[in-house]
Amino acid sequence: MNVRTRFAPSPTGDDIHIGNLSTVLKTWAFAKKNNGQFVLRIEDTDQERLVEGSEQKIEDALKRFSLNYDEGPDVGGEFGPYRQSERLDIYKKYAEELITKGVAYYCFCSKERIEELRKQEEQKEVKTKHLHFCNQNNIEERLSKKESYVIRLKVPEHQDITFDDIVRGKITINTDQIDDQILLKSDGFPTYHLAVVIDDYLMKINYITRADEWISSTPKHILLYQAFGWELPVFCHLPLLRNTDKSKLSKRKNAVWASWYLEQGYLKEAILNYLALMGWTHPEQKEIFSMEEFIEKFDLKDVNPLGPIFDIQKLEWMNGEYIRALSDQELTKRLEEYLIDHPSKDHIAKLVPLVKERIKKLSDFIPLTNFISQSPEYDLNDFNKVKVDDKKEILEKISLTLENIEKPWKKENFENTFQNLAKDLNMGNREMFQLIRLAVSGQLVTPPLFECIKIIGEDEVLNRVKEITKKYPNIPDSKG
RNA sequence: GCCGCGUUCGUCUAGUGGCCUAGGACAUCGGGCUUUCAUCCCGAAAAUCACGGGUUCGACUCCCGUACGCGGUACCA
Repeated sequence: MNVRTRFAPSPTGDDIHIGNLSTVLKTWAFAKKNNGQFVLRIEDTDQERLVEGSEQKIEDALKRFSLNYDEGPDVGGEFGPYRQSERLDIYKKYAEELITKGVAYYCFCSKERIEELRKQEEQKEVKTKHLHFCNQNNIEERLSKKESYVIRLKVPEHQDITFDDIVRGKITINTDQIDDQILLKSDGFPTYHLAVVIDDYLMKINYITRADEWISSTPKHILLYQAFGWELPVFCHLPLLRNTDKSKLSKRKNAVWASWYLEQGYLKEAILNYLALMGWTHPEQKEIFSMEEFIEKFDLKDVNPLGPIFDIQKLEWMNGEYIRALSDQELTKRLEEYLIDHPSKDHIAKLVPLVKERIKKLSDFIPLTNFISQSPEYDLNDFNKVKVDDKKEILEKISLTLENIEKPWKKENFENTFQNLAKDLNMGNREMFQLIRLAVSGQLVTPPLFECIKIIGEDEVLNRVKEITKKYPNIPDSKG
């Protein structure tokens, strides 16, 4: 069987939700694994929640993560259009067909009337099926008068609907849990339930992958497939990502937009790799693997049904692993793309070998290397952390020594000279070099000292050391 | 409320009846390397497998119940 999967987002957010990305990744990988197709369909049926530009952002995000789709709004395919707002007549036709078949009906009740009925029902404490199934007289006349109506599915009573979910196995839900669903809204748009079934059928989607919040809706879809006499697809409900408090991952408690992670300097490969591990384990328990390998090893049936908590610490570790695995050239390229307009931009190539093992995200490059191209800000507290007396005097000696070293400075000579100075001053090498580091960078932690000094340049380094020697100890004792 | 799904170290997880006195990874802590930090290497601590009953010679693994968590219950998806 030719496997066809789809990602069917609603363009109602600022971007792709990271939880969605996790679902898309698995949906995409499953199609690729089976040499099938992965389809992007835009479910823009809620006119009120529509967000301008959202669709474009979703497509951009898929592109940025290299999750390419075979068919979609702007990519060819024989089953289009792939935007539901452009298929309204199709849904209407099928909804009317259901009426003809007697499994759906027109409902002219207003929202207020429905509320009323619902209250009455609660008071009676008796569940009457087909609550909305009323006023079925003079349908033709009311339709021609263009009265407002919806089309509802006539959900049968007391019927167990069972389906076999790839991840969870058999799930049974009784139809008494389901109201007569609206299929076609009064604005002429379909609801999700109608549109998703019709489109999945017409687009020959045979593996329905989606987040597990859809489990309780699945019987509604099955009812529709049965009413039309269509073959059922395979259902696969993937676990929902959670906040630390276990609630479903939400923007109030977490960064949820996929682009945010990219903006923070996480690599797309690392994000995808981490997401792959949410609910799935590599058969050899490998943590780091390529997308190619993921496609090869992944199977929907191996997904764990438990909703995992999104742990940014592990993502960060993994991102560091990916950064270190990059060639210097490639890392340079990534940093240049990432750090547009950054003052140290010209030095990136030279700095890469020095910072590669020190950064976990691309953004970490900035605080680590700012001092290269910008005058340092000094903090007396930092100087106080160097355990040695008479710092002013030592700084003066350092300054003098620096002036007398033969230019261009050579690493071995530079280090020998200051090791000797440390000996003369009866202090440790550690303290000596920390003091130089502070004088040059204003920081206790930097990439390798001498290499940084070479990038900054002898003259500038000398200037900085002289300056701070003059000022010391009259510098602020705490950074803003 | 009703319905559904879930429950192994703080977190992601391995585990499909004996190999489990429960393994790995992140995080944490200690040590080594290092003129700083990091990388790297070594080590430690960390789960009475939610709880209670069964089934079985034997259960983390199968069954039932309870608790807890999450999700659904819209003219939202």
